[in-house]
Amino acid sequence: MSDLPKSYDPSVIEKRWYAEWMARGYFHGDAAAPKAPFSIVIPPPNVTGYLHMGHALGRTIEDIFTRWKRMAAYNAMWLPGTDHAGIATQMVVERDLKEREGKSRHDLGREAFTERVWQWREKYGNRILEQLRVMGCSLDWDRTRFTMEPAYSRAVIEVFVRLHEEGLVYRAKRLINWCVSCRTALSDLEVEYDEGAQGELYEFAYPLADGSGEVVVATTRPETMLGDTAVAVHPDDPRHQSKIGKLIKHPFVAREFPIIADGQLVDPKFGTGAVKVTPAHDPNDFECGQRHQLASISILDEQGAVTAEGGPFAGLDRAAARKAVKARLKELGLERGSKPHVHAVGHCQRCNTVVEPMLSTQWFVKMEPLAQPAIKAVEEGKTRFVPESWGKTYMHWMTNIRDWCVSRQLWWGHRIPAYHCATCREITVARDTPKACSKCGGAELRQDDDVLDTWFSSWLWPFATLGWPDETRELRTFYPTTLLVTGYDILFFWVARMLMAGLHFCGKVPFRTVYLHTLVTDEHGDKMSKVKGNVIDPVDVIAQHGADALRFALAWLTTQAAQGKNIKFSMSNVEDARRFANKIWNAARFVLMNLEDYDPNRYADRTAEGPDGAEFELPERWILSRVQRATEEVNRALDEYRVADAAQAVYHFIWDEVCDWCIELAKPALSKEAPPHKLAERWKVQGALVTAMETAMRLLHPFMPFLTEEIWQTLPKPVAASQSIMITMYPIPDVRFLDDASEASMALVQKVVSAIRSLRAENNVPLSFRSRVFLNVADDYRKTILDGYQKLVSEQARCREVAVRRGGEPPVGPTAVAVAGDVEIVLMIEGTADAGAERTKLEKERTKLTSDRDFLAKKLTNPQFVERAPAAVLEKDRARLAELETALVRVAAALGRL
RNA sequence: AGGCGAGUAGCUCAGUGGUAGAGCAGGCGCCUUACACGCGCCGGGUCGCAGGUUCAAUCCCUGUCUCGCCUACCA
Repeated sequence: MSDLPKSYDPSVIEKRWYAEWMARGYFHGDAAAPKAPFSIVIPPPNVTGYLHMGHALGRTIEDIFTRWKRMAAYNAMWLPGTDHAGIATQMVVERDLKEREGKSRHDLGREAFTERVWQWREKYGNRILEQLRVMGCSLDWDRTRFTMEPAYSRAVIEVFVRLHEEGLVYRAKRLINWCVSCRTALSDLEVEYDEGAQGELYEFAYPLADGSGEVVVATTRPETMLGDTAVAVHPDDPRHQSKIGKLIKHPFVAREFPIIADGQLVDPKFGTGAVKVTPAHDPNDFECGQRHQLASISILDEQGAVTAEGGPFAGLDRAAARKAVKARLKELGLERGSKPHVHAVGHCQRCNTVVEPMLSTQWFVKMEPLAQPAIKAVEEGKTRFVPESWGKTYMHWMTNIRDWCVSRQLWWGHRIPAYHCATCREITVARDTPKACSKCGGAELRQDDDVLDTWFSSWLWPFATLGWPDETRELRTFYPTTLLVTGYDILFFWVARMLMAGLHFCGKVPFRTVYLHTLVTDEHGDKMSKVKGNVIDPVDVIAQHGADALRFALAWLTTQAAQGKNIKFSMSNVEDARRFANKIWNAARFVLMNLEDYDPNRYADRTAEGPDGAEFELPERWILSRVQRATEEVNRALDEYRVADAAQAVYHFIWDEVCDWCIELAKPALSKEAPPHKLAERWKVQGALVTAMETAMRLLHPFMPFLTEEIWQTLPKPVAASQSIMITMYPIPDVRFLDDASEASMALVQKVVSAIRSLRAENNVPLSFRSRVFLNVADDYRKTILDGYQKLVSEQARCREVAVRRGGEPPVGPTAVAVAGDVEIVLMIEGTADAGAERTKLEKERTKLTSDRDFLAKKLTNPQFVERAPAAVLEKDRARLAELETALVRVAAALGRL
């Protein structure tokens, strides 16, 4: 055992254990198990995806909770899978096709191209799942799902058809967002606005048809004037009132259109107070057009080129058209100036092309009826958000929800189950390809070319993955899922929609708790991007420092962050975690090196009824009590989704208590030079040490699964122990081992030891010099405690002798003095003490003590405080005041002696 | 424009109605036989600013400044 290497090397261990866990089937959640379920569905990564820090964070959190609950005897099931990611995947494969063969998808045709995407997916689509294995994620791989697999597709079609039957899916000609590069419609959410883009507000004049003058309008998109069908002014605007009802003659195309009054569209304070109205290319203008029965003229085609409606500009790309229109207006003397104008321009989320509002026939989902129950469910607390504040954001969006454009003009995705009749143009929506038109009986039917928005399949994920629409055992056992963990960036895209779908199709919320984590940025708060070159690749991190280090670093940083704040991640976080792993490794080495003659069964027998059976010394009673505190703290933190607090609690328990004190306190008893009577008692020290370590490993396992398994396996355990730490019980506090008195005594010992070390350091007393120390105490209680533990103090503070006394003559010779609480510590030092330094220090301390004392004294003589403050606070302050008084006397005395 | 949120140690962040904590960084000293990926010690904060409530405010309220995010709009 003692031949473990001096440093921890994760590389070998991690691979070995993951394979072992898989082989033993530990990750599988049995739908028939008679245990309380705990289920999570993974946010399915895109098949094009590779692991990035955001995934690493989310999956670490999920694995922490899954492993924790699994150990806590829940029927834990964490479902993996991938998303077909319509546009993203199609783009990747198109690019690949272009690079390899110089072909476009149109060269291949729909069927061959789709086949190509499937091949690509077979080859690369599981890459990210492999990476999750490297991270140690305890996913139930038998349940891996894919949003385009037949069973899942069936659910998607079912949902579309049902919504259609319910009148919640409709087809309509609406103004939608169109990406001329992806050549598809987009939902509102898929349009990103880059705020504050510097643009131009261009003004030009429309001549009135009767020659009586002109009206000047302003626009940021001059080319859209080709589709103008009105100019609107405010009805109360005196500048324009006389023009209302007059006609404008379009300068380029043979068309006249009216000047209308519209108080909704026009803000008289903006620009010239006259607005050009282009119903086919602007959402507000579209609505205005509806109000006034204006014609809608589409002047751009699906590629962004001007249509025949654009007259002389037909065929020009929209950018060229803008230039040409401006040039022509100038020629005609209609240009009226331009000024810089900051406004937001919508871009395609996938390709960053400027999105055009276009009039187009698309499929929509009516959202308001779906949103109502989902709003109610959150109001009633059926699903709660962590951090809570996200609930408000959710509510805001849900109460202002707009219909969802779900059709996409792509090839990769679920084809819409709508069939167009060639004879009567009726559309039949059906689960299976219909034989004949539902209206005229015509047999010539053509399926709609469009596919569904990727999110139209994702929003079914929590139940479609469990077998819906069939009423499966999986669904009964694991739905609603317990927890959903995802980034806040897809709150609307995914979380809100899942709530709506879950309630609508299953009648229950899809998850009880939504944990929204932050985004991970680089250490300066900048988004990681390949272009900037600041990407930290989790796979590299794991290769360098191990998955445990990465996971622990992320867990450490995972506070319930406020909105708008990110996790600033740097390699130094991982290095810190790695040092922690190494520390644990070495603590384990120490324990294992000192287990001669140790019998875990004997220890288990003697402590089966609690600590009394073993007659422990203070360090053992103390650490076994601290084990319970740590256990309590970690469980509570996890219960409350405080991941960082949980990680930090284990960290401090292991490092500060087990390593810094427990092991140090154990050393004398374990020493080869220990006297024979001590040797007989050694099993208690070993037992407490092993217990502390073993419990610590279980507490830490959800965070650092590999290291804890490796160490746990080597620790001695009673014969009936499990095969793996993964399937042992998560620690729960054992109140029989709680020992307030021992914790208080140990706290005093620690305080005194620290004070002595401090004195030694300040006076440069070398480690080799064994000092004599006098501890002057105020009461018999303290004296009794310290008398009992003076041996511990002298061992830990490296003293020759520790004498505890109440008063008595000051020792002869040079001393250094400190006060720890109300214990005065007098350290005999060799040579001369630095009296000046000592005086300065003591005086500083006196100043601090005095100010504290005065503050408290004043407070305690304030009648209003004494009258109104709670008794507990009063009592605490009085005790503190007494302590300060004693300490002051000690310091004053020490100063007097100098 | 509306909403959400943040301003606490050099940095990154916790935190509580009773005069503040962690990790890292910094300084000093140590190879004290588990660990130098380590050990011991030390320094460092009028808790953004101004008012208010309270016996008591870093914490609650109001205002204000700065920063971040979200939604909508921007002819």
